[in-house]
Amino acid sequence: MKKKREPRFRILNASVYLLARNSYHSVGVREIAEKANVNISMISYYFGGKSGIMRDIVEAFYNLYIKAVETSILEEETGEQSIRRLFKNMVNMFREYTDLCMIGFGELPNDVEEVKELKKNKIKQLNEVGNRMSMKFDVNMTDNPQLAHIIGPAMMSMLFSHFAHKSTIKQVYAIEFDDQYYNDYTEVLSILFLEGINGLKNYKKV
Amino acid sequence: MKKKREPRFRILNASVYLLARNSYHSVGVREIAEKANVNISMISYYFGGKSGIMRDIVEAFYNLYIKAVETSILEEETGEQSIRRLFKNMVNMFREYTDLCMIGFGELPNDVEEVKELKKNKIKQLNEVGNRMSMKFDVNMTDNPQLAHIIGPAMMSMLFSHFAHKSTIKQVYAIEFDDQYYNDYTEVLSILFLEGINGLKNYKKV
Amino acid sequence: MKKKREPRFRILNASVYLLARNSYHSVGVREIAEKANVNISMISYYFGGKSGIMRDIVEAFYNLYIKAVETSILEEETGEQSIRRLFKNMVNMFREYTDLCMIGFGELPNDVEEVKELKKNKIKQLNEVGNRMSMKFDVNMTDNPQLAHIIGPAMMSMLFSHFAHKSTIKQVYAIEFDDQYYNDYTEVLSILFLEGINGLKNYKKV
Amino acid sequence: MKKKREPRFRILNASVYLLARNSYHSVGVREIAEKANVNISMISYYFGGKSGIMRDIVEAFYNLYIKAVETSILEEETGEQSIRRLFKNMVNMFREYTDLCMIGFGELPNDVEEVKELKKNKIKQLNEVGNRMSMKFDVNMTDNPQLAHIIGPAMMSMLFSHFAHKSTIKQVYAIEFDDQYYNDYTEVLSILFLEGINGLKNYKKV
DNA sequence: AATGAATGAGCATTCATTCAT
DNA sequence: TATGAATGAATGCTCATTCAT
Repeated sequence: MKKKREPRFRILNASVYLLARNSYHSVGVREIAEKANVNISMISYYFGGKSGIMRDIVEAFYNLYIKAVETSILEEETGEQSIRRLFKNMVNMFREYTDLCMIGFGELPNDVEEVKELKKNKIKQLNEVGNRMSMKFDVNMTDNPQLAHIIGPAMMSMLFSHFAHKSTIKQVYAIEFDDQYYNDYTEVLSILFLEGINGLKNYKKV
Repeated sequence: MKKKREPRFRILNASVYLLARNSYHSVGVREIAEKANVNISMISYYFGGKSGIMRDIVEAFYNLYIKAVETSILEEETGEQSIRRLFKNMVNMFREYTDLCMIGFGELPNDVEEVKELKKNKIKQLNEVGNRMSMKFDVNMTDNPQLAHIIGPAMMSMLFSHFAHKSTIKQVYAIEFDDQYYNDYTEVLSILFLEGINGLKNYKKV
Repeated sequence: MKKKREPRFRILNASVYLLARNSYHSVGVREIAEKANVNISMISYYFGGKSGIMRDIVEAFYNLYIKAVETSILEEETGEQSIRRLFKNMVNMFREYTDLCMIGFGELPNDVEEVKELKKNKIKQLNEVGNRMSMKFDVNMTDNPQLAHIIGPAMMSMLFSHFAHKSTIKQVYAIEFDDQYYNDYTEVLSILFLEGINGLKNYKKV
Repeated sequence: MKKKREPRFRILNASVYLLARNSYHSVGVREIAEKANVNISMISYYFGGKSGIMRDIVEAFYNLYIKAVETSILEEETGEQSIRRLFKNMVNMFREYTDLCMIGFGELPNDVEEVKELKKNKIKQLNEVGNRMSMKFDVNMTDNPQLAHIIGPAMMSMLFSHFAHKSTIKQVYAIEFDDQYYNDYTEVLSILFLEGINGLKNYKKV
């Protein structure tokens, strides 16, 4: 096992771990370099500076995110099927890349100046994919266009809420967060959301 | 006669504004002092240090939050009535104190060491009130105790999602966020959630 | 018992206590004010600033010091008698005003800019008195004028050394520092010094 | 090619110069850095903070001090020979490292919190060596154990007094402080002390 | 005579980054 | 590639002092 391979990778790994737990500005390059077992100046060398790490992380996060949504939509499937697949994909992504998602969902839009633009572009992409998903539902969005931007974020926030509060929840309840739990989790939220959406079918602006 | 509008108050105001848009560690005391039109040393004078500001903010946020939940529960009302009242209260709170809530919901649990303990205590309080609310519903929580800690955070995150993404949404859609909009918003999410919850009544762990 | 009497006095008292144990620049006006149970701004009010306290202290110290030397010299007495009286006076002064003397002997000559001049003047006065004392001895100072400025400081430093190291000594030895001890102390140093001086009578520069 | 004369060394040098003339808390890191021609942050880099400089200085001082005493004691020599050698060693040390000794002798025991412990330990070491020296004399220390801790500090203070008051003395007398002067100085104090000690041989507590 | 809020300069320290090697 | 010394700006905080009351 060589220690010396892939310092770039080690920096990213360490950064994801640290930035998931602390805000960008509270994590120093020294801390990252130390955790990554790498010389400080390697960060500038590989990423052109601290914000370069964030750029890579944000990019990676949104690529995953967009792909998770995109691969949920199959032409021939119903809205419910798509939503169920989406929820499954999202939960898998949250589980496998919890730290990365913590950063992606948690970071304030303007906190890292150098990444603002990238973030905006990625969100635009995401939006387009999201719209294709929403068209699967015959909820009356023509009369109520706002439903899209209410429901979309609501859904994602809902799905992620557990992971955001995981450490807190763990302190209160004594629960094993295993496959069984997350199957349950996915199922409960799927029902909650699909039944909810269903109730909105005939919604008319008051 | 100098302008005498309570520097302490001005510091808090400026801090809430700034901290809602940037993370704690990216906002400096100089920035706060400047925005508050106050001498830097007043921050230590009134708050004992930068973290003292955060302490007051976190305290204020949770007091509002807890009160909003508490006042939603009326003995004689049904679960649905309570939820509708809660959603109304929460949306009102989010609208009136958007910045404060951005901080309260957004701040990472460990980012400000000195406030961790306070946060934990407040969340404990909140949990107790939340439990009283959840008992209004005849969803089968005995067989599925996890429903409580899935649905609770999910609901709150859902409700707040709009405010978290408001600035982003505004850039995409051209919408007036007025009373009308938020009545709608509250109604849509109430339906979504209540219908969703309803669908879970007969949920059995797989 | 009125708390309010003599804030000026209380400030001085607190300052002497604190400045004997810590250097001028490490003791803050807040600390002094607190210990003196006095409002901070009283320090400027009564002393015109922090350095004003030092000025009073230095003045008081040298007045005591000079007087102690002056009153040791009696026309009709021999050198030995004068030295014995001087040692007694000095030890009494050190005992009664240990803190004040710690400041007076310990403070670096340039540490408090505003008091440098005063200090210099007082030392000049002291020197003159010292010279009158040294003339009582028939040590050959004509051939060896340097003896005066070697022996003078040596004597005083010797006398004070115990008080400077008192706290340290106390930690090592378990000794009661009472009247008996200081009678002894005075006697030992008197012998040491007088016998020593005696040995120098026939000293010739090599 | 920049000037590369070991910033660490330059910092120490500048610090010794400044701290010999002003108290620890009145000398700022900016002042030190400027005099050392070094960037401010180098102080933390090399010494871990301002107090780290003091730590090194105190350590260096006591090592010199202890060595000077230790090397004065030769098994086969008499007490007088040892004292004469000690005085010579001490005066040499004072001359060569006047600033360092000013700090070592002048600094209040508690002024730099972070160095208190180190100081205490070094003094303990010194004490042990000092005891070995004092055993060379047949002064009646059994009946008068206090003689040790009276005479020890008295001797050292006496020896150092000239250096402590050097700048003051220079203003009063017009003297060249050359080798000749210090040979004289050492001789005078050796006589003063040895004759003094001699007079104490038959001393009995009163 | 006394208060305590307010000031602005100064403190030691840490930051991300760059440089010569 | 990789190092670690070095930089200069920025950090949060504390200082002695002043001012209106």
